Amino acid sequence: LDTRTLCLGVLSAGEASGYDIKKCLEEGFGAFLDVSHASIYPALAMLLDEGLVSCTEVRQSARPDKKIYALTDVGREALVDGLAKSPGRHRVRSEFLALLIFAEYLPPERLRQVLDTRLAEIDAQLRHIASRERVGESAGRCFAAGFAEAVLGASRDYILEHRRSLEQAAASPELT
Amino acid sequence: LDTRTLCLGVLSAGEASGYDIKKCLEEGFGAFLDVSHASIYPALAMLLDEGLVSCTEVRQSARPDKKIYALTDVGREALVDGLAKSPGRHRVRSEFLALLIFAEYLPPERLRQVLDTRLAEIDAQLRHIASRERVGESAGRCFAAGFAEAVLGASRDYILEHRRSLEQAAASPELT
DNA sequence: GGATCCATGTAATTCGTTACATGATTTC
DNA sequence: GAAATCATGTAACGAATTACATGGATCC
Repeated sequence: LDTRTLCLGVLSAGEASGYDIKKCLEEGFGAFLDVSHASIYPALAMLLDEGLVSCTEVRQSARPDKKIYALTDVGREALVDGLAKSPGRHRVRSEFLALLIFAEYLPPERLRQVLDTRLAEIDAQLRHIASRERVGESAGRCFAAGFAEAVLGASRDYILEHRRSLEQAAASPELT
Repeated sequence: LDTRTLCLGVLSAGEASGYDIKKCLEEGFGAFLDVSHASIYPALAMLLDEGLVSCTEVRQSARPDKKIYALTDVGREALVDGLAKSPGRHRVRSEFLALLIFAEYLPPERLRQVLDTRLAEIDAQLRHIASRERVGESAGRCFAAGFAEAVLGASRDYILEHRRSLEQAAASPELT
């Protein structure tokens, strides 16, 4: 599932600007799909080129001008096609967990900071999800939001429950 | 946390070949750290070049020869250094979840297959973790293994509990 | 005055994966 | 007979991030 298909997917729920697409993904599913604007804008340009989306430029005073994109019929077909081809992999690269595996080599204060930072991120994402409107959302979006909540919640709970013993062990490495 | 530091980390627990390192990461923490052998071997060559690891070639009959790497003192310092510099990010790119967000555009059988595949992966990873020896493992490794168990378990439970309603909604898209 | 939000884009670089390449041994 | 395990490496390719670039409006 490349960035192009992801954009088509967001647009399938209604027209949006590149900026909107980024926000949508970030706030709704940021815990599982991280896309930077530097990949979205070129992707949209390509899609426009291929006729998979249409574009309307909107001039704004007191705000930068923007481009509103909308899915075309061909684009909708391409979305179905792109989804069909995706292997559906779930890949994670957690430097966070890697740091914890080697916690014994981290200064205690750094360990604390790593855990606190991660907890703050999790809470931010949970807040985003909780604040979203569920009314009128597709079954897929609800499922995904619930999934994110479940997984993030489990991470947070585990960290809160076990950080103490980890920090104690890390503070006295000679006892290992 | 690049592949090089990851190799140093694995070697901090004892000497190993490139093949061993791959297995160790895959079986122990495959759910959170996915590294292909194509990045491990060049990384080890670099580390050897820089004197961060030492290498002993072992000739085997009935098996391909192998190279056993061990951490040097300089290497251990580099590990601590590498860990200190890591931002500790936890990044996920889940095409699996993306597919589910757009489940309404997937054929029902494909949806079923995506869910089944993911469940099978989760179970395989849980089995790996459960079958590992915990005796003598560092606090960090135990914490990480427990974290993986908690998160994978939560994923599995959520999918099992909610797949039915998702599949029903996807089967009758006109009712959305 | 400084940070954040809005809004779009490009260029360079880093990084990793896929595929290529080989091959004996054991297990089903 | 087919598939998996052990074991190491290279090359080409693709994809994404980081940093560069700009700039008014609003909030604290």
